[in-house]
Amino acid sequence: MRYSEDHKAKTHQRIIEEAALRFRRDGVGATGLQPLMKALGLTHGGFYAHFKSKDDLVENALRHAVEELSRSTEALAKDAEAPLPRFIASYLSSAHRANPGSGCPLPTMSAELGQRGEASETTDALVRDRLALIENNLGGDDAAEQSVLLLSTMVGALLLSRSVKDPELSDRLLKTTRRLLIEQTQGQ
Amino acid sequence: MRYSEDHKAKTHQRIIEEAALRFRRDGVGATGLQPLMKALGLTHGGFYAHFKSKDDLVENALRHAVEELSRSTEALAKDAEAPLPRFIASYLSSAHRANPGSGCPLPTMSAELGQRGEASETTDALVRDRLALIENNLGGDDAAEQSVLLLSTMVGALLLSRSVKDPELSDRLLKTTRRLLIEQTQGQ
DNA sequence: CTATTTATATTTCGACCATAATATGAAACA
DNA sequence: TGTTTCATATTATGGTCGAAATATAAATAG
Repeated sequence: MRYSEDHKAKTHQRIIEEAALRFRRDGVGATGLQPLMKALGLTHGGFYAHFKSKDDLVENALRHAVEELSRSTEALAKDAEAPLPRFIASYLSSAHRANPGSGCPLPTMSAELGQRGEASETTDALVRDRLALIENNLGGDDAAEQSVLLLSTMVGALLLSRSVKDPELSDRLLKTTRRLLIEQTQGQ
Repeated sequence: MRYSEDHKAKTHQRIIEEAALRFRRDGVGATGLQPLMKALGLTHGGFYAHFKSKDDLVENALRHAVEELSRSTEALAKDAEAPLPRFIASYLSSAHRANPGSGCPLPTMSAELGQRGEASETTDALVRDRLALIENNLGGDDAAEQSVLLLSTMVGALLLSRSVKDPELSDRLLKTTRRLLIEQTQGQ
């Protein structure tokens, strides 16, 4: 059967987007292809017309998430008054904590990808991209070093705040880190 | 020949220790019970004589890892000259990066445990324990806040350094963070 | 008796494939 | 020219496969 010209491309993209959401929210291993396709109103059989394997999808979904994230922050970096504090506030926001599926892949996926041994270059690209973003908006001659510190802190704080059970502890992790980091980078 | 009195208890403990290793190294979901038991020279059927479910084992293994970690660092906190820099150096060492199976569960397991919805109190206990350890060895009236920042940074840096593919980038993440944090806490 | 093994039940996973379905472009027809 | 039919290329269906997962229960060895 022949469908509209871009039908397959659209389906392809829908799979990627749903996967990018689920991989970040639930984890790669915990995301089955069958439920994934079903969620899109499709059956599992057609999956391999779009991707040659699950790993192939993982790579595509991760890349999609990275591009999505890059776009959303580059606007912020150009327009905002104090880009860095705004970036920090956004990264360490309750909204970001509550919505891993649409957020940064690093706290949710990087451990698993590393363990799987399928650590692709895409993770490296994301890390480098985030480091560059921070460094470019950071003053001082030690900007490169400070950016490493800053990124590590943000990723760690978000990860921990999502992992603990007690909401009070979670808030403490998130908000304390946010406040201290923003104070550190005031005006930048 | 009867089984020795504590035979079952010893097997029980061996399962926990092997699980604590594998859960941290490979992830909880990626660790099958069958391979786990086989690695101990046992068959998988007997597993349920020791634990009522895999989740039960996860809880036990995590608790074991936490206690193990607590013991190894409380010695350091008492004896060492400058406990905090030593703790940081150890946490952000190449050895710790290379051996997730015997290290801190937070960078390897916390994301997955959070995603599984089985975030037990044990994760909270570990976080609180690490925070207390740092805070007790940290001067200043903002020790509580600084400890949150410090722990987040260490967890994030170790996670990222394990997740990237490029060894040079990995080293940069690990060593830069280590140096800066140690400088910050010199003499404490 | 107790601890473990062996055997089995039940799902679910990724992966593959033959087949069905159908929109589009071309051809045939009025 | 305008309409209808047909052939083709493309996409999704749904079943199935082997492997591996968690979990039980019966049999066996210590």
